Amino acid sequence: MTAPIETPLPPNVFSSSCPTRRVLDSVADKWSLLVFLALKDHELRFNELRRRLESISQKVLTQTLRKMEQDGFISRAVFPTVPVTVEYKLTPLGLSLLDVIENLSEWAETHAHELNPTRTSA
Amino acid sequence: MTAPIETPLPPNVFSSSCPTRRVLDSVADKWSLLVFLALKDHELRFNELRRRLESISQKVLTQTLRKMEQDGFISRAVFPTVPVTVEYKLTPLGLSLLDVIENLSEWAETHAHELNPTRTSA
DNA sequence: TAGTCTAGGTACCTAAAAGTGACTGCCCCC
DNA sequence: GGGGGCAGTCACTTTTAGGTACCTAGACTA
Repeated sequence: MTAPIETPLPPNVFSSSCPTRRVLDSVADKWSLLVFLALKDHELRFNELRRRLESISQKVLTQTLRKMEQDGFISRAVFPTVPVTVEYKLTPLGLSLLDVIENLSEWAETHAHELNPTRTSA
Repeated sequence: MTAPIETPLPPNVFSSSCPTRRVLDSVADKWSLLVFLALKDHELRFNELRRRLESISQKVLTQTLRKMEQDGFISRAVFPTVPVTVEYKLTPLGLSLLDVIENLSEWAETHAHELNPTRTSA
């Protein structure tokens, strides 16, 4: 046990303004990932999203969409139709992030059998 | 506004046992990412980790390490030395996940300027 | 002999996230 | 003329993560 090699961590990884931190926070809440996947191929209206996400509440869906909009991952378009129509779709930035997410998904599927299933029992 | 294309979401993405979900949950808490980075190049003992993560409390570090160990991302080795020595290091699975994480980090750094900075004020 | 190091465990507290249920105003359809 | 879909808002409660502080126990050390 010699003196450990104390390679310094990049100091900014501790900060909430670290981009990686920010992106993880954006994606890793309970619903954002689902919204990304739901909007993958086409835009959807609020209640369409709600139906596809099944058990999400209106409030939380609204919050999630607002946050993703602020982050620049989705865009919100209001059409002055009969009852107003609001369409959500992924922005180029969102689509680009989706690529990375799908990378991670792929990794997760590939290694699913190596992930310890006992975690659910903890 | 024609009938929306209701491509079904993979039903398992809703479940907490969905691998992607699991991996995100593992990585996206406040400290796991830091532990991954700290263990990137070499193993570390408990208190070494604690010092490198600066502001983490013992309890939370213990929790984080236990979780990561259960997930199979790190291994824990106890040496019967003077005061007992416990070394943590990334497993091959953890190293492989670290690759994916660094992918995401790279994306985050590249697009940092596109991430809306107003989020912090929200 | 008091203090420090090792690696944690435990009880309690707080703040934020998430969920619940009711409500709005507008319009269409039956 | 009432019920339902549209896109939310508001007030409230529950759940969870994270943090604080204090505890163990053995060995070293000043």
